[in-house]
Amino acid sequence: MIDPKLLRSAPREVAANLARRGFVLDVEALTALEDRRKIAQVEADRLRAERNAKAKQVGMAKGRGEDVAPLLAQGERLAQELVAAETAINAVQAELDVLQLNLPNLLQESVPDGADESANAELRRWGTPRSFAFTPRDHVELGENLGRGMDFEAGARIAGARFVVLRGQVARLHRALGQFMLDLHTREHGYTEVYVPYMASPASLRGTGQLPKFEQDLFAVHGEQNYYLIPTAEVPVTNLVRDQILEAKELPLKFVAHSPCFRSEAGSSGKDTRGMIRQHQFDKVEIVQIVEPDKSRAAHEELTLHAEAVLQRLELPYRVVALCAGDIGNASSKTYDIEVWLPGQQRYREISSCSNFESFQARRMQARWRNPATGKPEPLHTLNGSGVAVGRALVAVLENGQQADGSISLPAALQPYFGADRIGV
RNA sequence: GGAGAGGUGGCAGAGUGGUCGAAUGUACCUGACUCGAAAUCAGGCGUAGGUGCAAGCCUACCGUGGGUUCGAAUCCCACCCUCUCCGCCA
Repeated sequence: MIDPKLLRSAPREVAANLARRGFVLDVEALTALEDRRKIAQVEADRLRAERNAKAKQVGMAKGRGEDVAPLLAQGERLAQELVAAETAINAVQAELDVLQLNLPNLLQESVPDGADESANAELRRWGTPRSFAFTPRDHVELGENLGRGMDFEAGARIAGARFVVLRGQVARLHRALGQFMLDLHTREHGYTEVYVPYMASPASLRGTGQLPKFEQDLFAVHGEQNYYLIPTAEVPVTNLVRDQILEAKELPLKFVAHSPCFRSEAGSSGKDTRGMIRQHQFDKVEIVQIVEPDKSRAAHEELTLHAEAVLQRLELPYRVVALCAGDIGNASSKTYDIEVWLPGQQRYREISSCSNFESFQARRMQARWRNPATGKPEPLHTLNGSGVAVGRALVAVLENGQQADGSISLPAALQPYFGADRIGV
Protein backbone atom coordinates (compact mmCIF):
# COMPACT_ATOMS: atom_id res chain seq x y z
CA MET A 1 0.00 0.00 0.00
CA ILE A 2 0.97 3.60 -0.41
CA ASP A 3 2.35 5.39 2.64
CA PRO A 4 -0.82 6.70 4.32
CA LYS A 5 1.01 9.83 5.45
CA LEU A 6 1.99 10.63 1.88
CA LEU A 7 -1.54 9.93 0.74
CA ARG A 8 -2.86 12.41 3.31
CA SER A 9 -0.26 15.10 2.84
CA ALA A 10 0.13 15.02 -0.94
CA PRO A 11 -2.95 13.41 -2.47
CA ARG A 12 -2.66 15.38 -5.71
CA GLU A 13 0.90 14.23 -6.34
CA VAL A 14 -0.14 10.65 -5.64
CA ALA A 15 -3.08 10.99 -8.00
CA ALA A 16 -0.84 12.39 -10.74
CA ASN A 17 1.54 9.47 -10.41
CA LEU A 18 -1.26 6.89 -10.48
CA ALA A 19 -2.84 8.62 -13.45
CA ARG A 20 0.15 7.49 -15.52
CA ARG A 21 -1.20 3.96 -15.13
CA GLY A 22 -4.63 5.10 -16.13
CA PHE A 23 -5.80 4.81 -12.53
CA VAL A 24 -8.19 7.51 -11.39
CA LEU A 25 -7.84 8.53 -7.76
CA ASP A 26 -10.76 10.69 -6.65
CA VAL A 27 -8.89 13.19 -4.49
CA GLU A 28 -12.04 15.02 -3.39
CA ALA A 29 -13.67 11.83 -2.17
CA LEU A 30 -10.48 10.72 -0.46
CA THR A 31 -10.01 14.03 1.34
CA ALA A 32 -13.64 14.12 2.41
CA LEU A 33 -13.36 10.58 3.76
CA GLU A 34 -10.13 11.42 5.56
CA ASP A 35 -11.73 14.48 7.18
CA ARG A 36 -14.67 12.40 8.33
CA ARG A 37 -12.32 9.81 9.77
CA LYS A 38 -10.40 12.40 11.72
CA ILE A 39 -13.54 13.93 13.26
CA ALA A 40 -14.95 10.53 14.12
CA GLN A 41 -11.71 9.38 15.69
CA VAL A 42 -11.24 12.47 17.82
CA GLU A 43 -14.80 12.07 19.09
CA ALA A 44 -14.39 8.38 19.85
CA ASP A 45 -11.06 9.04 21.58
CA ARG A 46 -12.63 11.78 23.68
CA LEU A 47 -15.51 9.55 24.79
CA ARG A 48 -13.16 6.72 25.61
CA ALA A 49 -10.95 9.00 27.68
CA GLU A 50 -14.01 10.19 29.56
CA ARG A 51 -15.28 6.66 30.11
CA ASN A 52 -11.87 5.52 31.36
CA ALA A 53 -11.73 8.41 33.81
CA LYS A 54 -15.24 7.66 35.02
CA ALA A 55 -14.51 3.96 35.44
CA LYS A 56 -11.44 4.85 37.44
CA GLN A 57 -13.54 7.05 39.71
CA VAL A 58 -15.91 4.15 40.33
CA GLY A 59 -13.01 2.01 41.45
CA MET A 60 -11.68 4.69 43.79
CA ALA A 61 -15.11 5.52 45.21
CA LYS A 62 -15.73 1.85 45.93
CA GLY A 63 -12.40 1.71 47.70
CA ARG A 64 -13.57 4.50 49.96
CA GLY A 65 -16.89 2.76 50.52
CA GLU A 66 -18.95 5.53 48.91
CA ASP A 67 -22.20 5.19 46.98
CA VAL A 68 -21.31 4.63 43.34
CA ALA A 69 -24.80 4.52 41.84
CA PRO A 70 -24.64 8.03 40.28
CA LEU A 71 -21.25 7.30 38.76
CA LEU A 72 -22.53 4.03 37.30
CA ALA A 73 -25.41 5.85 35.65
CA GLN A 74 -23.04 8.36 34.07
CA GLY A 75 -20.80 5.56 32.90
CA GLU A 76 -23.67 3.74 31.32
CA ARG A 77 -24.67 6.83 29.37
CA LEU A 78 -21.08 7.28 28.19
CA ALA A 79 -20.89 3.63 27.14
CA GLN A 80 -23.96 4.13 24.96
CA GLU A 81 -22.53 7.24 23.34
CA LEU A 82 -19.30 5.39 22.74
CA VAL A 83 -21.06 2.57 20.92
CA ALA A 84 -22.47 5.10 18.46
CA ALA A 85 -19.13 6.85 18.05
CA GLU A 86 -17.30 3.57 17.46
CA THR A 87 -19.85 2.44 14.91
CA ALA A 88 -19.22 5.69 13.06
CA ILE A 89 -15.42 5.47 13.12
CA ASN A 90 -15.45 1.79 12.14
CA ALA A 91 -17.62 2.51 9.12
CA VAL A 92 -15.37 5.31 7.88
CA GLN A 93 -12.23 3.34 8.56
CA ALA A 94 -13.56 0.35 6.65
CA GLU A 95 -14.24 2.58 3.65
CA LEU A 96 -10.73 4.01 3.84
CA ASP A 97 -9.19 0.55 4.16
CA VAL A 98 -10.96 -0.67 1.04
CA LEU A 99 -9.84 2.40 -0.85
CA GLN A 100 -6.22 2.08 0.27
CA LEU A 101 -5.96 -1.67 -0.33
CA ASN A 102 -7.15 -1.15 -3.88
CA LEU A 103 -4.67 1.56 -4.79
CA PRO A 104 -1.81 0.45 -7.05
CA ASN A 105 1.79 1.25 -6.22
CA LEU A 106 3.46 4.53 -7.14
CA LEU A 107 5.59 4.32 -10.27
CA GLN A 108 9.26 5.16 -10.39
CA GLU A 109 9.97 8.22 -12.51
CA SER A 110 12.00 6.14 -14.99
CA VAL A 111 9.01 3.99 -15.96
CA PRO A 112 8.20 4.77 -19.62
CA ASP A 113 4.85 6.33 -20.47
CA GLY A 114 2.33 4.33 -22.42
CA ALA A 115 -0.99 2.56 -22.23
CA ASP A 116 -0.17 -1.01 -23.27
CA GLU A 117 2.66 -3.37 -24.11
CA SER A 118 3.32 -1.68 -27.44
CA ALA A 119 4.87 1.18 -25.46
CA ASN A 120 7.28 -1.01 -23.50
CA ALA A 121 10.88 0.09 -23.95
CA GLU A 122 13.44 -2.41 -25.16
CA LEU A 123 16.65 -1.98 -23.15
CA ARG A 124 18.96 -4.65 -24.58
CA ARG A 125 19.19 -7.84 -26.57
CA TRP A 126 21.40 -10.84 -26.02
CA GLY A 127 22.16 -13.58 -28.54
CA THR A 128 21.08 -13.91 -32.13
CA PRO A 129 18.02 -15.88 -33.15
CA ARG A 130 19.18 -18.93 -35.04
CA SER A 131 18.45 -19.19 -38.75
CA PHE A 132 16.94 -22.50 -39.75
CA ALA A 133 17.49 -24.44 -42.98
CA PHE A 134 13.99 -25.82 -42.44
CA THR A 135 10.76 -24.47 -41.11
CA PRO A 136 11.08 -24.61 -37.31
CA ARG A 137 8.32 -26.45 -35.53
CA ASP A 138 6.68 -25.24 -32.37
CA HIS A 139 7.08 -27.01 -29.02
CA VAL A 140 3.71 -28.72 -29.25
CA GLU A 141 4.68 -30.60 -32.37
CA LEU A 142 8.22 -31.22 -31.16
CA GLY A 143 7.06 -32.45 -27.77
CA GLU A 144 4.42 -34.81 -29.16
CA ASN A 145 6.95 -36.35 -31.51
CA LEU A 146 9.42 -37.02 -28.70
CA GLY A 147 7.64 -40.20 -27.60
CA ARG A 148 4.42 -38.34 -26.76
CA GLY A 149 6.60 -36.36 -24.35
CA MET A 150 4.09 -33.53 -24.22
CA ASP A 151 0.51 -34.74 -23.97
CA PHE A 152 -2.22 -32.10 -23.80
CA GLU A 153 -4.97 -34.59 -24.43
CA ALA A 154 -3.95 -36.51 -21.31
CA GLY A 155 -3.80 -33.29 -19.30
CA ALA A 156 -7.31 -32.41 -20.42
CA ARG A 157 -8.58 -35.90 -19.56
CA ILE A 158 -7.14 -35.72 -16.06
CA ALA A 159 -7.95 -32.13 -15.19
CA GLY A 160 -9.23 -30.08 -18.10
CA ALA A 161 -8.08 -27.47 -20.56
CA ARG A 162 -4.74 -25.75 -19.88
CA PHE A 163 -3.12 -28.75 -18.23
CA VAL A 164 -0.39 -30.95 -19.65
CA VAL A 165 1.26 -34.28 -18.99
CA LEU A 166 5.00 -34.55 -19.66
CA ARG A 167 6.56 -37.95 -20.30
CA GLY A 168 9.94 -39.57 -20.54
CA GLN A 169 12.75 -37.40 -21.84
CA VAL A 170 10.64 -34.24 -21.87
CA ALA A 171 9.64 -34.73 -18.23
CA ARG A 172 13.29 -35.34 -17.43
CA LEU A 173 14.33 -32.18 -19.27
CA HIS A 174 11.74 -30.23 -17.29
CA ARG A 175 13.21 -31.54 -14.05
CA ALA A 176 16.76 -30.84 -15.24
CA LEU A 177 15.89 -27.22 -15.97
CA GLY A 178 14.57 -26.61 -12.46
CA GLN A 179 17.63 -28.21 -10.87
CA PHE A 180 19.99 -26.22 -13.08
CA MET A 181 18.34 -22.92 -12.16
CA LEU A 182 18.33 -23.64 -8.42
CA ASP A 183 22.01 -24.55 -8.50
CA LEU A 184 22.94 -21.45 -10.49
CA HIS A 185 21.20 -19.09 -8.06
CA THR A 186 22.38 -20.81 -4.89
CA ARG A 187 25.97 -21.46 -5.95
CA GLU A 188 26.77 -18.39 -7.99
CA HIS A 189 24.26 -15.68 -7.07
CA GLY A 190 24.14 -16.07 -3.30
CA TYR A 191 20.50 -17.09 -2.82
CA THR A 192 19.31 -19.40 -0.07
CA GLU A 193 17.08 -22.18 -1.28
CA VAL A 194 13.73 -22.45 0.46
CA TYR A 195 10.92 -24.98 0.27
CA VAL A 196 7.57 -23.39 1.02
CA PRO A 197 3.85 -24.15 1.27
CA TYR A 198 2.00 -24.25 -2.06
CA MET A 199 -1.15 -22.98 -0.43
CA ALA A 200 -1.34 -19.68 1.36
CA SER A 201 -3.71 -17.83 3.65
CA PRO A 202 -5.72 -14.77 2.61
CA ALA A 203 -3.46 -12.69 4.86
CA SER A 204 -0.39 -13.74 2.90
CA LEU A 205 -2.06 -13.02 -0.43
CA ARG A 206 -3.12 -9.65 0.88
CA GLY A 207 0.49 -9.04 1.87
CA THR A 208 1.92 -9.51 -1.60
CA GLY A 209 -1.02 -7.73 -3.22
CA GLN A 210 -3.00 -10.49 -4.98
CA LEU A 211 -5.92 -9.82 -2.63
CA PRO A 212 -8.36 -8.20 -2.44
CA LYS A 213 -8.21 -6.98 -6.03
CA PHE A 214 -7.26 -10.06 -8.04
CA GLU A 215 -9.12 -12.92 -6.44
CA GLN A 216 -10.48 -13.99 -9.82
CA ASP A 217 -6.95 -14.92 -10.90
CA LEU A 218 -6.54 -17.41 -8.05
CA PHE A 219 -7.69 -20.93 -7.33
CA ALA A 220 -9.37 -21.04 -3.95
CA VAL A 221 -9.40 -24.24 -1.92
CA HIS A 222 -12.75 -24.74 -0.30
CA GLY A 223 -12.70 -26.30 3.13
CA GLU A 224 -12.75 -25.32 6.75
CA GLN A 225 -9.89 -22.92 6.11
CA ASN A 226 -9.67 -20.45 3.28
CA TYR A 227 -6.54 -21.43 1.43
CA TYR A 228 -5.54 -20.36 -2.03
CA LEU A 229 -3.17 -22.23 -4.33
CA ILE A 230 -0.17 -19.99 -4.81
CA PRO A 231 -0.02 -18.19 -8.18
CA THR A 232 3.74 -17.80 -7.69
CA ALA A 233 6.31 -18.65 -5.01
CA GLU A 234 6.60 -14.89 -4.52
CA VAL A 235 3.65 -15.21 -2.15
CA PRO A 236 5.03 -17.70 0.40
CA VAL A 237 8.65 -16.57 0.04
CA THR A 238 8.03 -12.84 0.46
CA ASN A 239 5.69 -13.54 3.37
CA LEU A 240 8.63 -15.09 5.20
CA VAL A 241 9.20 -11.57 6.52
CA ARG A 242 5.56 -10.71 7.26
CA ASP A 243 5.18 -9.26 10.77
CA GLN A 244 8.94 -9.29 11.28
CA ILE A 245 11.31 -6.56 12.36
CA LEU A 246 14.75 -7.34 10.92
CA GLU A 247 18.10 -6.00 12.06
CA ALA A 248 20.20 -4.15 9.49
CA LYS A 249 22.92 -6.78 9.73
CA GLU A 250 20.52 -9.50 8.54
CA LEU A 251 19.99 -7.71 5.22
CA PRO A 252 19.82 -8.29 2.35
CA LEU A 253 17.85 -11.54 2.41
CA LYS A 254 18.04 -13.47 -0.86
CA PHE A 255 15.82 -16.50 -1.39
CA VAL A 256 15.22 -18.84 -4.28
CA ALA A 257 12.38 -21.33 -4.47
CA HIS A 258 11.20 -23.83 -7.06
CA SER A 259 7.45 -24.31 -6.93
CA PRO A 260 4.41 -25.04 -8.99
CA CYS A 261 2.21 -22.03 -9.69
CA PHE A 262 -1.55 -22.10 -10.13
CA ARG A 263 -3.44 -19.44 -12.05
CA SER A 264 -7.05 -19.44 -13.12
CA GLU A 265 -6.21 -17.28 -16.16
CA ALA A 266 -9.63 -15.71 -15.88
CA GLY A 267 -9.92 -13.15 -18.63
CA SER A 268 -7.37 -14.93 -20.80
CA SER A 269 -9.74 -17.25 -22.63
CA GLY A 270 -8.72 -17.47 -26.25
CA LYS A 271 -5.15 -16.32 -25.50
CA ASP A 272 -2.30 -18.78 -26.00
CA THR A 273 -4.67 -21.73 -26.04
CA ARG A 274 -2.11 -23.83 -27.90
CA GLY A 275 0.80 -25.35 -26.04
CA MET A 276 2.46 -24.77 -22.69
CA ILE A 277 2.73 -21.00 -22.77
CA ARG A 278 -0.32 -20.36 -20.61
CA GLN A 279 -1.33 -23.18 -18.27
CA HIS A 280 -3.34 -23.39 -15.06
CA GLN A 281 -0.33 -25.12 -13.48
CA PHE A 282 3.31 -24.48 -14.24
CA ASP A 283 6.65 -24.62 -12.47
CA LYS A 284 8.76 -21.60 -11.77
CA VAL A 285 12.02 -20.85 -10.03
CA GLU A 286 11.50 -17.59 -8.20
CA ILE A 287 14.16 -15.30 -6.77
CA VAL A 288 13.27 -12.87 -4.00
CA GLN A 289 15.26 -10.15 -2.30
CA ILE A 290 14.43 -8.28 0.90
CA VAL A 291 16.58 -5.16 1.14
CA GLU A 292 17.12 -1.78 2.77
CA PRO A 293 15.13 0.92 0.97
CA ASP A 294 18.24 2.74 -0.27
CA LYS A 295 19.48 -0.38 -1.96
CA SER A 296 16.42 -1.64 -3.79
CA ARG A 297 17.10 0.03 -7.12
CA ALA A 298 20.57 -1.46 -7.35
CA ALA A 299 19.13 -4.80 -6.20
CA HIS A 300 16.55 -4.63 -8.98
CA GLU A 301 19.27 -4.34 -11.64
CA GLU A 302 21.24 -7.15 -10.00
CA LEU A 303 18.27 -9.47 -9.71
CA THR A 304 17.40 -8.93 -13.36
CA LEU A 305 20.96 -9.88 -14.35
CA HIS A 306 20.59 -13.03 -12.25
CA ALA A 307 17.54 -14.01 -14.27
CA GLU A 308 19.30 -13.15 -17.53
CA ALA A 309 22.20 -15.39 -16.55
CA VAL A 310 19.85 -18.38 -16.73
CA LEU A 311 19.07 -17.69 -20.36
CA GLN A 312 22.69 -16.98 -21.23
CA ARG A 313 23.78 -20.33 -19.82
CA LEU A 314 20.97 -21.97 -21.74
CA GLU A 315 22.16 -20.16 -24.89
CA LEU A 316 18.69 -18.74 -25.47
CA PRO A 317 18.44 -15.38 -27.27
CA TYR A 318 16.41 -12.83 -25.34
CA ARG A 319 15.66 -9.18 -24.89
CA VAL A 320 14.92 -7.09 -21.81
CA VAL A 321 12.10 -4.57 -21.82
CA ALA A 322 11.03 -1.98 -19.28
CA LEU A 323 7.28 -2.22 -18.86
CA CYS A 324 5.44 1.02 -19.52
CA ALA A 325 3.10 2.70 -17.05
CA GLY A 326 -0.01 1.08 -18.49
CA ASP A 327 1.40 -2.46 -18.64
CA ILE A 328 3.10 -2.70 -15.26
CA GLY A 329 1.69 -4.83 -12.46
CA ASN A 330 -0.48 -3.31 -9.77
CA ALA A 331 2.00 -3.78 -6.90
CA SER A 332 5.19 -2.95 -8.77
CA SER A 333 7.01 0.37 -8.88
CA LYS A 334 9.07 -0.75 -11.88
CA THR A 335 9.28 -3.97 -13.84
CA TYR A 336 11.68 -5.46 -16.36
CA ASP A 337 10.38 -8.32 -18.47
CA ILE A 338 12.80 -10.74 -20.03
CA GLU A 339 11.49 -12.15 -23.30
CA VAL A 340 12.98 -15.27 -24.85
CA TRP A 341 13.09 -15.92 -28.57
CA LEU A 342 10.70 -18.66 -29.69
CA PRO A 343 11.42 -19.90 -33.23
CA GLY A 344 8.03 -21.63 -33.36
CA GLN A 345 6.30 -18.28 -32.95
CA GLN A 346 9.02 -16.16 -34.56
CA ARG A 347 8.87 -13.70 -31.70
CA TYR A 348 10.03 -12.89 -28.20
CA ARG A 349 7.80 -14.14 -25.36
CA GLU A 350 7.92 -13.29 -21.68
CA ILE A 351 9.87 -15.82 -19.62
CA SER A 352 10.68 -13.68 -16.60
CA SER A 353 9.31 -10.61 -14.89
CA CYS A 354 11.53 -8.77 -12.41
CA SER A 355 9.91 -6.19 -10.17
CA ASN A 356 10.80 -3.77 -7.44
CA PHE A 357 7.84 -3.36 -5.11
CA GLU A 358 9.66 -0.88 -2.91
CA SER A 359 7.63 -0.61 0.34
CA PHE A 360 4.25 -1.51 -1.20
CA GLN A 361 4.21 -5.14 -0.11
CA ALA A 362 6.22 -4.49 3.05
CA ARG A 363 3.56 -2.05 4.31
CA ARG A 364 0.81 -4.58 3.71
CA MET A 365 2.86 -7.30 5.37
CA GLN A 366 4.21 -5.19 8.24
CA ALA A 367 7.69 -6.27 7.16
CA ARG A 368 10.14 -3.87 8.72
CA TRP A 369 13.75 -3.35 9.59
CA ARG A 370 15.28 -1.31 12.38
CA ASN A 371 16.98 1.59 10.64
CA PRO A 372 20.19 2.30 12.60
CA ALA A 373 20.02 5.94 11.48
CA THR A 374 16.68 6.50 13.22
CA GLY A 375 16.49 3.57 15.62
CA LYS A 376 12.92 3.09 14.42
CA PRO A 377 11.25 0.22 12.59
CA GLU A 378 10.67 1.22 8.97
CA PRO A 379 9.21 -0.65 6.00
CA LEU A 380 11.62 -2.80 4.00
CA HIS A 381 11.76 -3.01 0.23
CA THR A 382 10.87 -6.26 -1.51
CA LEU A 383 11.76 -7.47 -4.98
CA ASN A 384 11.28 -10.60 -6.98
CA GLY A 385 11.77 -12.06 -10.39
CA SER A 386 11.27 -15.31 -12.20
CA GLY A 387 14.60 -17.00 -12.48
CA VAL A 388 12.97 -18.28 -14.69
CA ALA A 389 9.63 -19.85 -15.62
CA VAL A 390 10.45 -23.55 -15.99
CA GLY A 391 7.63 -24.46 -18.38
CA ARG A 392 8.45 -21.65 -20.76
CA ALA A 393 12.16 -22.44 -20.50
CA LEU A 394 11.31 -25.98 -21.59
CA VAL A 395 9.45 -24.58 -24.57
CA ALA A 396 12.39 -22.34 -25.45
CA VAL A 397 15.01 -25.10 -25.15
CA LEU A 398 12.97 -27.41 -27.36
CA GLU A 399 12.24 -24.82 -30.03
CA ASN A 400 15.70 -23.26 -30.13
CA GLY A 401 17.57 -26.56 -30.02
CA GLN A 402 15.50 -28.43 -32.58
CA GLN A 403 17.12 -30.26 -35.47
CA ALA A 404 15.71 -31.09 -38.89
CA ASP A 405 14.82 -34.61 -37.74
CA GLY A 406 12.94 -33.37 -34.72
CA SER A 407 15.64 -34.25 -32.19
CA ILE A 408 16.80 -31.60 -29.71
CA SER A 409 20.36 -30.44 -29.18
CA LEU A 410 20.86 -29.35 -25.55
CA PRO A 411 23.02 -26.47 -24.30
CA ALA A 412 26.22 -27.51 -22.54
CA ALA A 413 25.08 -26.13 -19.18
CA LEU A 414 22.11 -28.46 -19.15
CA GLN A 415 23.85 -31.64 -20.21
CA PRO A 416 25.13 -32.66 -16.75
CA TYR A 417 21.62 -32.24 -15.37
CA PHE A 418 19.94 -34.08 -18.20
CA GLY A 419 22.59 -36.74 -18.60
CA ALA A 420 22.98 -36.48 -22.38
CA ASP A 421 23.74 -33.85 -25.00
CA ARG A 422 20.58 -34.33 -27.00
CA ILE A 423 17.09 -35.73 -26.96
CA GLY A 424 16.50 -38.26 -29.71
CA VAL A 425 13.23 -38.73 -31.51
C1' G B 1 -9.38 -38.10 15.24
C1' G B 2 -9.47 -38.23 21.08
C1' A B 3 -7.62 -36.13 25.95
C1' G B 4 -4.94 -32.34 28.39
C1' A B 5 -1.76 -27.79 28.95
C1' G B 6 -0.68 -23.12 27.12
C1' G B 7 -0.28 -18.34 23.92
C1' U B 8 1.62 -11.43 28.08
C1' G B 9 7.05 -6.47 25.97
C1' G B 10 13.83 -8.66 22.23
C1' C B 11 13.91 -13.01 25.66
C1' A B 12 12.31 -15.16 30.44
C1' G B 13 8.24 -14.50 33.52
C1' A B 14 4.33 -12.33 37.26
C1' G B 15 -0.44 -10.64 37.01
C1' U B 16 -7.86 -14.22 37.81
C1' G B 17 -12.52 -7.61 37.32
C1' G B 18 -10.76 -1.30 39.13
C1' U B 19 -5.08 4.23 39.55
C1' C B 20 -2.15 -2.42 34.58
C1' G B 21 0.66 -0.56 28.84
C1' A B 22 1.37 -4.14 32.38
C1' A B 23 5.74 -6.26 38.43
C1' U B 24 10.45 -8.56 38.31
C1' G B 25 14.72 -10.55 35.89
C1' U B 26 17.64 -10.39 31.54
C1' A B 27 19.37 -8.18 27.01
C1' C B 28 20.22 -3.35 24.96
C1' C B 29 21.38 2.28 25.20
C1' U B 30 23.25 6.63 28.12
C1' G B 31 25.82 8.48 32.36
C1' A B 32 28.89 7.78 36.99
C1' C B 33 33.12 4.93 38.87
C1' U B 34 37.89 2.91 35.99
C1' C B 35 44.10 3.86 32.55
C1' G B 36 40.54 0.55 30.06
C1' A B 37 37.20 -3.43 30.88
C1' A B 38 34.32 -6.32 34.24
C1' A B 39 31.44 -5.68 38.48
C1' U B 40 28.44 -1.96 40.81
C1' C B 41 25.19 2.36 40.94
C1' A B 42 21.62 5.97 38.43
C1' G B 43 18.53 6.85 34.31
C1' G B 44 16.42 5.26 29.70
C1' C B 45 14.40 1.41 26.68
C1' G B 46 7.35 -1.51 22.67
C1' U B 47 4.07 -0.51 18.24
C1' A B 48 0.48 2.52 15.97
C1' G B 49 -3.16 6.63 15.48
C1' G B 50 -4.60 11.60 17.03
C1' U B 51 -3.37 16.55 18.96
C1' G B 52 0.32 20.39 19.94
C1' C B 53 5.65 25.16 17.79
C1' A B 54 7.40 22.15 21.63
C1' A B 55 7.59 19.69 26.41
C1' G B 56 3.66 16.93 26.53
C1' C B 57 -1.27 15.09 26.45
C1' C B 58 -5.16 11.63 24.61
C1' U B 59 -6.49 6.78 22.34
C1' A B 60 -5.74 1.69 20.83
C1' C B 61 -2.90 -2.83 21.23
C1' C B 62 -1.55 -8.82 26.60
C1' G B 63 -2.77 -15.01 19.83
C1' U B 64 -7.44 -13.35 16.52
C1' G B 65 -12.61 -11.96 16.42
C1' G B 66 -17.07 -11.33 19.16
C1' G B 67 -19.70 -10.84 24.03
C1' U B 68 -20.68 -9.55 29.44
C1' U B 69 -19.56 -4.99 32.53
C1' C B 70 -19.62 1.78 34.56
C1' G B 71 -14.66 -0.69 33.89
C1' A B 72 -11.52 -6.78 30.87
C1' A B 73 -4.66 -9.10 30.17
C1' U B 74 -8.14 -11.07 33.96
C1' C B 75 -15.02 -13.59 33.05
C1' C B 76 -17.95 -15.99 28.64
C1' C B 77 -18.18 -17.79 23.27
C1' A B 78 -15.88 -18.97 18.57
C1' C B 79 -11.55 -19.48 15.81
C1' C B 80 -6.05 -19.76 15.00
C1' C B 81 -1.35 -21.43 16.70
C1' U B 82 2.19 -24.16 20.03
C1' C B 83 3.34 -28.21 23.37
C1' U B 84 2.34 -33.28 25.83
C1' C B 85 -0.06 -38.11 25.68
C1' C B 86 -3.16 -41.79 22.84
C1' G B 87 -4.86 -43.42 17.95
C1' C B 88 -3.98 -43.29 12.66
C1' C B 89 -0.75 -42.31 8.61
C1' A B 90 3.43 -40.99 3.85
